[in-house]
Amino acid sequence: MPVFALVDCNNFYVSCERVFNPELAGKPVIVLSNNDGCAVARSNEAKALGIGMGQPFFQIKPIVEANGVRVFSSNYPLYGDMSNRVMQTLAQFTPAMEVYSIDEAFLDLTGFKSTNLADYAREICYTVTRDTGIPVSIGIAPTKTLAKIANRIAKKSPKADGVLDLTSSRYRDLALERTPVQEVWGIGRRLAPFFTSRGIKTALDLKLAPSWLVQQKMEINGVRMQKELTGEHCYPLEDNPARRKSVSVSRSFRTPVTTFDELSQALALYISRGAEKLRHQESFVENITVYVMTSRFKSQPCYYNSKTAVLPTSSSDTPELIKHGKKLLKQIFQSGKEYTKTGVIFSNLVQDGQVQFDLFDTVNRSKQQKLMQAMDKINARMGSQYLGYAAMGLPGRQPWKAACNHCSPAYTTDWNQLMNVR
DNA sequence: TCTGGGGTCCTAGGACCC
DNA sequence: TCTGGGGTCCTAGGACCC
Repeated sequence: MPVFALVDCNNFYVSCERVFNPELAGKPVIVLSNNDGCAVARSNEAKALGIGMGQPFFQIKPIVEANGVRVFSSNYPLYGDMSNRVMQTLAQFTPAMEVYSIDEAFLDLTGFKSTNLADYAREICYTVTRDTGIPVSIGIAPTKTLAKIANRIAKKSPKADGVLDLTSSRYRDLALERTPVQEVWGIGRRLAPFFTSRGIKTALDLKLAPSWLVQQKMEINGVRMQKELTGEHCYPLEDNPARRKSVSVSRSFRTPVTTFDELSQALALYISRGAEKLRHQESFVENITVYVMTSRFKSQPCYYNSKTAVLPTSSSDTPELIKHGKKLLKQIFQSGKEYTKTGVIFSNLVQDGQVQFDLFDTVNRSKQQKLMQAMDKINARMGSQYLGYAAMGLPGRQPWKAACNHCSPAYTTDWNQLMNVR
C-alpha cells in the first residue's frame, strides 16, 4: 500500500510575514492579492472575524479598521524564497516528494512501516517550524485525495493538533463523514451544488454514491475520485515536474487605461516577463495570444477580445515577441474603452533542438540568444527590470502599474532590504 | 472609487482525410 | 425520393487546482 503525506503550510503568506515581524503573532493579519484587490491569505484571527477567502478588500475595510487587522500587499519574491526553504527541509524526510504548489508538498512515505507515522509527521512539523519559522500541518493516507482530507482535519481539529494519519481504515469513514462534499479535492463550485442538491452532502456520501451518477457528471475524474476515496490510489506521486506547457503573464491596472500607448507599454512588460520564464525553462513559443478586457463589475457589459498568432519560427526573444504582441494588440484595441487588464499567453512551447526553422528566416538566432542570455544575467544580478526595453515605458512613469500600498520588504532576496536588528 | 494570477486536464465538435 | 464510415487533429470552452 502506498503512503502519501500531504504537508501544507498554515496560512502560508501570513506566516511568511510573521517570520520577519514577530509582533504579528496572535493578531489578525491578511495578505492581499495583486493590485491590493482581494484577501488571499488570512490568519486564524482574521478568519474568526469573518474575513472570507478572496473577499474584495474594499468590502472588508470596515472590519479591518474596526479590529486593527494588519494588512499586507503580496510579496511573491519573499514567499517564493520561503517556500524553497520549506521544501528543502521536507526533502530530508523522504526519498521522493512532489512540490504541489507554493505551500504544499506530497511526501512518499511508502515502506516506512516500522515507524509510527504520526510521530514521524510530528517530527517533520517540528523541524520545519524550527528551521524556517513556518508552521505546517500533515495528513497521511494511502491516496492523495484521502491525504488532502486528512490534512484538512489535521489543521482544523484541536484534537489532531496538526497531524492526522488515516492509513488505517478504522477512522476513515468518520473523517469522510466530517468532510463536506465541496471540500473534496476535485469538487469545485459547479459540482458541489449538483451533488448537494441530490443529497450527496459529505465525502462519505460521495464515496457511496451510485457510480453511474458520478461518472455521468464527472467522466473519468469521477471514477478516479471515488476509487481514491475508498483507498485505491489512482494519482501517483509526480516527483519529476515536467516543463510548463504554457506560460502566461497578466496584471490588473491600478486605474483603467484608455490609450493604446499605455496598454502597449503594459503588454510589452508582461511579454518580457513571459519571455524570461520561457528562457528559464529553455522553451521557445510557437503560439502567442494577446487579450484585453474591461471591468467585469460594471453595469455595461465586459469587453473581452483576444487574438492568436502562430510564429513562423518559434522564439524566446523579447523584442521579437514584443513586436508580434503589438501587432495583435492593434487588431483588438478599440478606442473609447476603459481597459482594466491585458495579458499574454504563450502556448505550444517547444524545446531547443525541436525548433522548426523557417526557410526564409533572416534573423541571426544565435546572436539573438546570446543577447538575451546577457540581459538575463545582468537582471538576475542587478534586480529584475534593471535592463528593459523602451517599449515598456520608463520606470516611475507607468501609472497603470498595480497598486502595492502595503508591501513588506524583500527581506531574503535583496541586499538592500535585509532586516535591521538593533 | 475599490473585485488576483497562473496553471492543468478533459470533452465536444468541426475540419479534414481516405 | 434515395448520398458511408472511420479515423485524426485542432480548438474552444468548461471544469478544476493553488
